[in-house]
Amino acid sequence: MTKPPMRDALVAAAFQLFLERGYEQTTVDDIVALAGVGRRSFFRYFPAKEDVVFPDHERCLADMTAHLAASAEDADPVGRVCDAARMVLLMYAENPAFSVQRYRLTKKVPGLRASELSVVWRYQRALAAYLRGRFADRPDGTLQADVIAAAVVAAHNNALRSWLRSDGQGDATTAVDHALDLVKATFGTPPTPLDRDEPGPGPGPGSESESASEDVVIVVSRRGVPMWRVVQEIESALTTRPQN
Amino acid sequence: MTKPPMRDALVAAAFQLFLERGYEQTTVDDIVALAGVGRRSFFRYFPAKEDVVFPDHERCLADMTAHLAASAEDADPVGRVCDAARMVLLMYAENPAFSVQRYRLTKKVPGLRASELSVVWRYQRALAAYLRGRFADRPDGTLQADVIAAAVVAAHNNALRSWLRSDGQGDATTAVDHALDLVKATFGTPPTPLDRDEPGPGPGPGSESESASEDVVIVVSRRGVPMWRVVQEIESALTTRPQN
DNA sequence: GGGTTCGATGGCACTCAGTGCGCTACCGCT
DNA sequence: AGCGGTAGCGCACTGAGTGCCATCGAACCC
Repeated sequence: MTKPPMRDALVAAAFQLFLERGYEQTTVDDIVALAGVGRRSFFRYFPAKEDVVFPDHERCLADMTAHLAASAEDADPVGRVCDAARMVLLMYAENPAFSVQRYRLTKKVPGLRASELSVVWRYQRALAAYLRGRFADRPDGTLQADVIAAAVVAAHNNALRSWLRSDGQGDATTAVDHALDLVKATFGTPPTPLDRDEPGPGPGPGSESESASEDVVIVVSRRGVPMWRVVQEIESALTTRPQN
Repeated sequence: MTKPPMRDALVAAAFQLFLERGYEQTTVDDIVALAGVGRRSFFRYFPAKEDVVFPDHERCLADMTAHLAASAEDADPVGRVCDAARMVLLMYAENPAFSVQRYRLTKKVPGLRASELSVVWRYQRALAAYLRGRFADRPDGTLQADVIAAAVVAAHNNALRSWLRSDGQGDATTAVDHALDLVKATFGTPPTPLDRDEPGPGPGPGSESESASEDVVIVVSRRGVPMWRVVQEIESALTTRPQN
């Protein structure tokens, strides 16, 4: 936690070799030889060779669960879950170069993709567990929780991957915010839908819409046309006429 | 394809030993000894030890992609994807006892859970790829495709797992249908929402098409009201009057 | 200071998954 | 019969992961 330079040395040596010769062409002996440590020490710090590729996901997962546990009962659950997903993005954005390298690795090596899936799955389960708690009273609570968690993770990953694919250029948060806004628009329900008119402090970087005037939007839609399409129409209606 | 009894013998021997001593306590040598075949033959039929646990997923995935490719341009994409998910359920329901055993195994052994994740991920990618093709013209097409695919898989798995948890008792399809209906109600859009009033031929075995009529929902809202607020009102308007 | 305990590390030796290669046996074909 | 292809088998090898013990250093106690 405080000072393990050995861990960092192993990660650095591993990535250097992975980029040079590829993941599967690099043995653990190669890594420890380059790092100048004993082979046994590698497995002291990483339970498996693949885990050296995701060095800080364990910490990030702990942060996320802590964040979810902290947001006990107050706000709208979907927003909280989206915030939790944003935390993961921040971890990626901390080291863009490293994240891009890792992305290229996981893209090529099937074994690493499986490892990444495991990690992502744990994030998704954490989100779903939180939502299950919040939706305990709803009729299809666990189903909704699982679906929303999956949607949040998928949206987050979609935006994250497109950012990684562009070599970490540009702002990652805007794309992720947009993706999560779409999810929030689909599933999101305000914390107290009836007793507040002001969005309150920090409703997230989502909706711009500061025009507090009484402009009226009328949406006409057939039944059976669900949210999605409706949301799109409303969005376009809101944005195509920026004035008046 | 036609008759490889060796494959089946290996699967049978493997599951017998897995249930007796557990997965990790069973070596490949044990399996091939019980099956009475050579060790090398095991890896001819299964690329890895874990793959013996999911013997027919490869075929099922092929069937699913074929089904998606067949439904070229006609029906609503979300319904098609839900049908594809139902195909997976059918594979599980073919052998309830086997599926339940496998579920218990994958629940206990982390390595097997990782393998299952890989398999599920491939299903999800197949669905997403199909949807991406269908949503190619939409603005956030790939994002919507990824999110919907994730939601479909999550809903399917939620229902499937609850069925497996109950030892395969009862009807699996009803629970899955209900879960997928929820997804369809959230994302599903009739094929052409604006230029057609009839849902068209074959809206899929899913929705019982509660109202093909031209029910109209009119939403009046102030500008500046955040999206979720609007969505919630529409939702309540859509659900509070189930008939007429 | 000397001994001691404890934690971190290194060094083996071992199991087992997975692979490459060569050999044999069987099956269909001409 | 001869012959090619294929399915199975045995063997040897690499490499990941583990258990066990020796070592070293730092704090700690008397």
